[in-house]
Amino acid sequence: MKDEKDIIIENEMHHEVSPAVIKRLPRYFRYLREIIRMGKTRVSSAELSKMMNVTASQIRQDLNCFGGFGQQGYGYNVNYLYTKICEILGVGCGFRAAVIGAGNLGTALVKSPMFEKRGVDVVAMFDVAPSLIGKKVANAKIYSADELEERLEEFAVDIVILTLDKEYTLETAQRLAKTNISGIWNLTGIDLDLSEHGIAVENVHIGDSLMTLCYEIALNDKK
Amino acid sequence: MKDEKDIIIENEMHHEVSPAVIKRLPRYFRYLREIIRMGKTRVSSAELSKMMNVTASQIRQDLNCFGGFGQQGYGYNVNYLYTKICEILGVGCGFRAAVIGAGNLGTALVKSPMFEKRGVDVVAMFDVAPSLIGKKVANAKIYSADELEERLEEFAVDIVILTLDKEYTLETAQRLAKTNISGIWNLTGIDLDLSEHGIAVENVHIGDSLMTLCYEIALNDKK
DNA sequence: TAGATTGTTAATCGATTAACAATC
DNA sequence: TAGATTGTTAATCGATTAACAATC
Repeated sequence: MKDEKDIIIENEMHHEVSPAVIKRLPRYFRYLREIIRMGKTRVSSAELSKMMNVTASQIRQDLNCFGGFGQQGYGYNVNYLYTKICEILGVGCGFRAAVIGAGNLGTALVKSPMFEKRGVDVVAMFDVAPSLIGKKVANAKIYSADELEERLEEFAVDIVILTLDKEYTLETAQRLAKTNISGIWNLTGIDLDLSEHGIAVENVHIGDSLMTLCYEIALNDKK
Repeated sequence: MKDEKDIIIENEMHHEVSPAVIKRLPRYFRYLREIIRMGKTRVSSAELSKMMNVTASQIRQDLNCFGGFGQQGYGYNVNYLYTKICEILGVGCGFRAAVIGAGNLGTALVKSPMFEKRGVDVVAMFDVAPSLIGKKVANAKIYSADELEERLEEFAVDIVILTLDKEYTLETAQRLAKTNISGIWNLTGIDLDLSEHGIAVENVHIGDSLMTLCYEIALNDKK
């Protein structure tokens, strides 16, 4: 039989981590990599706070959402902390990705070190242009979009990355809804919601940050 | 001589708009375009809230940071509201942009309708590869990076977009710090801060949203 | 042990939502 | 006028910061 303490501990294990904290995790990931690259093995919340330009309090609060990764009087072991952050973010889950749309954007992403850094393996690309089919970008071969469903199955793809023209977003999403993929990284600019199909979607609006820049500039000009 | 009421009003005109609101503005911009495209001329905060999946209260609060754009009993005139949002975001300021790095990413962006939609004019590109110099992408001619400073001056560039390899980010930033540009849209992944030089910077970390997607997927897998 | 720094609680701050009077 | 919907104030909620006891 459980006593009250057990129940409290159990609840704490399952408590939802706030979106604000989750959105900061990739930033910790980036800075920890940098600290490792610098050869540091130990870091305190005070040091990290100075580097990242946030409060030490916030860092300790954030990290404690997932467990006590530090040690009083010492700080945080950089490698251990990095390992933990990686675990939380699914780096090392060996996620397999496929890119739909082998245009400039898709090609740029696949050629970049972005995926490798995050432990994501790009196993295939898809396009409709006959001139592209059969070619390779980095390690990923380009297949005809006609073969989408069977190839996603064949390669056991977890994540689909959408870099095609926005007008094909919805029909592609409908096809993807029926597949076994776990998530979509959607760069088309057309918002998708496939939560009903158990597929996580991240809708990226890269232009939004260009607009906030324009806002800042316009504001500075006014002053 | 000013009485107290004047002072209050004046302060209200200048009160800082919260970052949370500013980050939502581009989203209003996108949805209003969509509503215009649909041919609607009038929209209430209730309708808009349903479309955007936020509360009507938030919409009214957000818009009121910038002035009373609506009318009681009627709602908002879509075209007027869109015009106002555009004004706030500097669309129509006729900002002139140049892209440094004519690789796949830079090319993808310049070919996309992103800039035109936001009233930003891409007037030039820069690269170090001799094979690219002199070519054109959309309306933008590619110049040698050696000519950076004089060309930015010549074209009266407001915004520089960085799509070059991260290892050249810092040296490029140092050169840009001495120019007359107003802002940098930085897609290199290396954070910049040129506030001391009066240059607004928007550092984009596109990979961060891929990581939050991986977090969600890893979370779903655990459940 | 003494010093340092975490983990955690409590206080503050800011952002969101609810409610309603103003008004078109 | 009556109905609708804003603009705005007040209440709630969540996130950040400060403080300090726990502990390495």
